[in-house]
Amino acid sequence: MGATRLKIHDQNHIDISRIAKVFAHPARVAILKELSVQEGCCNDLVEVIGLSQATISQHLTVIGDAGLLYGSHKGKQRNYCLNIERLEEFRQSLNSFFSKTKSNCC
Amino acid sequence: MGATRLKIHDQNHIDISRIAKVFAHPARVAILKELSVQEGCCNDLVEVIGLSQATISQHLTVIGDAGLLYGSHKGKQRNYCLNIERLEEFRQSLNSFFSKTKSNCC
DNA sequence: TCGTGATATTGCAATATTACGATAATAGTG
DNA sequence: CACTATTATCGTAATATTGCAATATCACGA
Repeated sequence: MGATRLKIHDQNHIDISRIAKVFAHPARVAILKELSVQEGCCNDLVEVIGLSQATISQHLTVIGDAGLLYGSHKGKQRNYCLNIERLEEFRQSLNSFFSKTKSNCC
Repeated sequence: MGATRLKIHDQNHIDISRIAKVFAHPARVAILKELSVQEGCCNDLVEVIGLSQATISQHLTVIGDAGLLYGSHKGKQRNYCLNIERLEEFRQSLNSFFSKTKSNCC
């Protein structure tokens, strides 16, 4: 085998793990942090983070697929900006998980 | 290459990603949830979650390495229990990241 | 529409993760 | 000490992730 057997898991647990995966790589954390300071384009992030354009673009896709990005075209480049509402949803989902886990504990 | 190039990343970003990784698999989320309801042994989790004993043990190691477990021997089995203080630390680290990210955003 | 700069995608290689069977180690019981 | 039940580890296979070079696509300006 090797792949995660999603069918056996609770949907809620899958949801939490999907959210967590977005933050489970330092480059993606760095991208989120950077975009929170200032919206920016792919090349900005390439310079700041030090990975190739292709790799940064891939990470942006992961973050974007999670619904955390707005993109707009500005001149020849595409500007990325955080979707704060979505980020807040993520924070609340995780907090809710932490709270329940904490409160029920032995 | 293929492996994460840790050397280029901020320690703080690496820390966040390490925390997130613990929650980045539904089986580990399920284990944490289950242990929050009731402390239990490996075989309990095998039954509840539906993965093999070896796999559950592996996930327990990941969770344990992150400092989230206490273990004690009770009869022939080993009882696992959540380290709530550590879990709270994780919650706070993530919340701090979310807060900073949110407050700085464009 | 053609060219240019920026971003996305493709293809590939390296590494990591997930899962399980088999087996070893461990702790309590008789 | 042997026996048993439980858990950890090893070996291995399958899948996923990460990263980059090369290339394709896209959006704008001339």
